[in-house]
Amino acid sequence: MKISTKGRYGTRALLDVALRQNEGLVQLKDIAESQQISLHYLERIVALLVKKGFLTSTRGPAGGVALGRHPADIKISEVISVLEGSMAPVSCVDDPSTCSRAGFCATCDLWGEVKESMEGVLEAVTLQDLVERQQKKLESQPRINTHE
Amino acid sequence: MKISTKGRYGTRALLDVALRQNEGLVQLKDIAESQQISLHYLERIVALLVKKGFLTSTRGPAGGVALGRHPADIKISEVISVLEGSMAPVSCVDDPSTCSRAGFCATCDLWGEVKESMEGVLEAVTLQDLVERQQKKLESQPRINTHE
DNA sequence: CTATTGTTGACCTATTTAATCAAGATTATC
DNA sequence: GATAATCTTGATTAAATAGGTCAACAATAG
Ligand code: FES
Ligand code: FES
Repeated sequence: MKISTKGRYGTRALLDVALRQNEGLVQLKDIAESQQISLHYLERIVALLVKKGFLTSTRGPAGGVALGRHPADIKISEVISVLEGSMAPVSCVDDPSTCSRAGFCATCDLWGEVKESMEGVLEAVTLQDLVERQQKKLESQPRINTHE
Repeated sequence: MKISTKGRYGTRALLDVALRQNEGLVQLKDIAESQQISLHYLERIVALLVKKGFLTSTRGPAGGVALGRHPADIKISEVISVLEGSMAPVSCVDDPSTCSRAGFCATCDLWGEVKESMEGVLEAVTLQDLVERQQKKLESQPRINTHE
């Protein structure tokens, strides 16, 4: 029941960009450094986020990425959905036709409830919420900084 | 975010045994057949459940397994915990000391909430609940039977 | 004793994850 | 328009995990 690094790194990258919105374009190099992620791997992940419109990108010198939508309009559930796929713990939940037991399987009803519950949590939180939470954390621990 | 076959098969196996409680010992062979799981692989999974006391086993002719605890006393969260390990979507949630970002990482607080939410769902459901749900399902669809 | 049934450790294969690399496309700037 | 910085893309790969198999073994009813 783990979230892969794709989902984790991707979420952190988005948060990183959101926190630096006022600084203009953010370079992948800087995100990689502050988030301690391999640059090459981050490129791979960011490409997905760009394709789905969470980020916009600009090539060339002084290029970088920026948020493609307002952070209050980005639900974390959407991000995870793009990076991790469905949150269903078993495939029968999303597509009962793939399973011969569908329709009379009590366990999969339960897995469905688990999915709903996780989605509920992640739908209730936007990137803006994460930004605010992060800022609050940094306030109370002023020595530590996520970038630099 | 998938549950592996270990957790899924194990839960179904327990449910299968619970549904046949009155028939005495249940043989792995029969569980494997009715649940459509490879016998060898099921042995592997059942061994874990026996070790943790969810099942008791008897070897020899006419042997088999039986519930080791009353179904109303077996929370599904315990079963998943034994078969899948912690439900934490990232390891930092369970052991912040493994992560250099712990303490000032807003994303992992969120992953913690996801974990709590999943645990909440699975703690509220016992094997007995699953038995009742399953029986209800079989009632309304009398043609289909999970065993035989 | 013997047939039946669960136990265990070793082994294997396919898939997924996590990453790396290199060539390429775009663009600001001089 | 040459150059260097930056994102893009496809190929490749190493490591981990999932999923399963096998064979030898231990216990026990009859
Ligand atoms: S195992 Fe597929 S519906 Fe339950
Ligand atoms: S990444 Fe480890 S605490 Fe957030």
